[in-house]
Formats: sequence, C-alpha cells, structure tokens
Amino acid sequence: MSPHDLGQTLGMPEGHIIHRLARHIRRSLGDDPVAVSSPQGRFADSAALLSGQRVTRTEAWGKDLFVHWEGGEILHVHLGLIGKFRLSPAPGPDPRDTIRLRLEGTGSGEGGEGGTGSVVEGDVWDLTGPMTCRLITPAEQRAVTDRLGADPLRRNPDVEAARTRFLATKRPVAAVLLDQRIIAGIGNVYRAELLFRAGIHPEVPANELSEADFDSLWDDTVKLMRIGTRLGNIITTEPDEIGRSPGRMKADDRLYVYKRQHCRRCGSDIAIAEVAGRNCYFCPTCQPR
DNA sequence: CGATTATGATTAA
DNA sequence: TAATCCTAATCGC
Repeated sequence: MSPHDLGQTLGMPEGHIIHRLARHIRRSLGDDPVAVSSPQGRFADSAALLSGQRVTRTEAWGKDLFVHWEGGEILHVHLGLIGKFRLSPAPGPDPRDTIRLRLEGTGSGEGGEGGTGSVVEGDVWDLTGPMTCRLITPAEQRAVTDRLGADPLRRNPDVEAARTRFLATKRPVAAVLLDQRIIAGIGNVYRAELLFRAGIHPEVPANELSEADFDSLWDDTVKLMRIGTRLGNIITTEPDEIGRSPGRMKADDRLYVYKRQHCRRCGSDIAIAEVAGRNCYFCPTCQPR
C-alpha cells in the first residue's frame, strides 16, 4: 500500500486506527509548515490560526487523537462512528462542503524531491464527519484523558486501575469492555472478538470474573490491537487455525463472530445480545453462559 | 432515489 | 431508553 494511493481512507474507528493515524499524519506532514483549511467552513477560524504552523507531535489515547502545533495549540479529533480521514496526493480532491478540515503538507514529507524550481507539495488529509474537531489547551487535553481508562496501545497503561474498576462492577462484561473510562480504545468489533476468544458469554457480570480472567483478556487485547495497528485492519483469527497467512486472508476469515452468520470455529448460528445499546455478536456454543 | 446502516458517544427524559 | 450529531456507501424499489 503506497502512502499516496488516491482516496485512501482511514476510518473504521477503533483505537488501532487512531494510533495508526497519529503516526501516519506525523510522518506524512514532516517538519514543514502545514496549510490548514476548512472547506466546509465550520472550522475556518481555527484552521486560519493553525495554517502555516508546523506539527510538533501527534498522539492517540483510545479513540481520541491529538495533534500538537508549534504555537502550542492542540487539535483534538474524535472520529465517532462515521468520521474519516482520507489521504490523497497533492493537490487533493476538489474541496467539498463535507470536509471539515484539510491539512496539506508543504514540504517533501515522505515524498521525493521535485524538479528544479518546481513547488514540492506534500500529502493532503481530508477529515469528514468527525464527532469532535476542535482546538484545545494542554489543560483541556488533560481533562479529556483524565476521563479515559487504560489504553492497551500506549506505553504505560494503568492496568491495575483498569483491573480494579473492571472487576468491581456487576454490569455485563460486554458493556464494561466498551466503557472507555475503564479501557480506552476497544470498539464493537474488538469486544465481540475478545469475548469469543476468551470463551466468555457477553452478559456475564464483570464481577464474576477472576483477576486471571481479566489479565488474559487484557493481554489478548494488547496482542490483537497491536496486530490491528500494524495491519490497519482488525484480524482476530489465528493463522494456524485457518491455515493461511494474514496477508492472503479472505475478508470472511478475519473474524470469528462479528457480523457473521455462523461461528468461524464451530459453525453454530451466531447470536446477538444487545449490550450497552449495541449489538454484540457471539457464539452460544463457544461462549456458554 | 429514498431508506438503511455503520467499527461512537453525549445529552435529555 | 431515546434522541441526537455527523457522512457515505449500499440496498431495495
């Protein structure tokens, strides 16, 4: 996958995609001034404030993305359910009025040298449909992250705190896995697949699990989300189980239960439990109550 | 061409 | 629980 594939979109927002975006945006914009605009207009004032500045750092915590600018401003983006970043080579697609934010690298970025005297242009990032897109201060960023639990993809997640809070509630385990205040970054696909791999029924109260149960759930989360970050895709099936390498996997082989008709492992009809207002797919055979 | 759906989350009732 | 926000692809008629 070339970084300059036209129309490449980075959406499907669970934590792995946000971490991937943080890295990719940082690398793509480099250390050169960035042209910032808001074709839609809703972010125009802030865009004007940022335009011409350099990005100093990018960072993800769960599903929240933070882009730090040399002037001290912090761009806070949360994609929500339908938000997307689309990456295109300069000059990018015609600006549409659904594009809340456009970031255009002005330097070489990761691209090559232009011809003598020609303008060297960089990547164009278009953000559409975000749940959140705003400028914040470091204090406001702290307020956001203070409300978030341990992120399996960050360097020093507070696993102890997550374990304690996880095991202290009698809410269904599938609800707790989606609770960003406890573990930040898991979404509807990962929760279904994690519970399947652990053989746990989604409606089991969290406080009926043991510390060892939590720890293996956590370890599996770290493992799967790292794979997801690397591949840019959620893959939870074990290559040895399906006899295929991830690269050659059919879409249908990527998951065990999420949105499937039959269990990838045993063939049982997949069931759906509505937990925390969202459909949780599970296998009644592999995940008995 | 309208309805439906989506890997999210907050607010109000 | 329900309503709400935000967009685009897909599906049925």
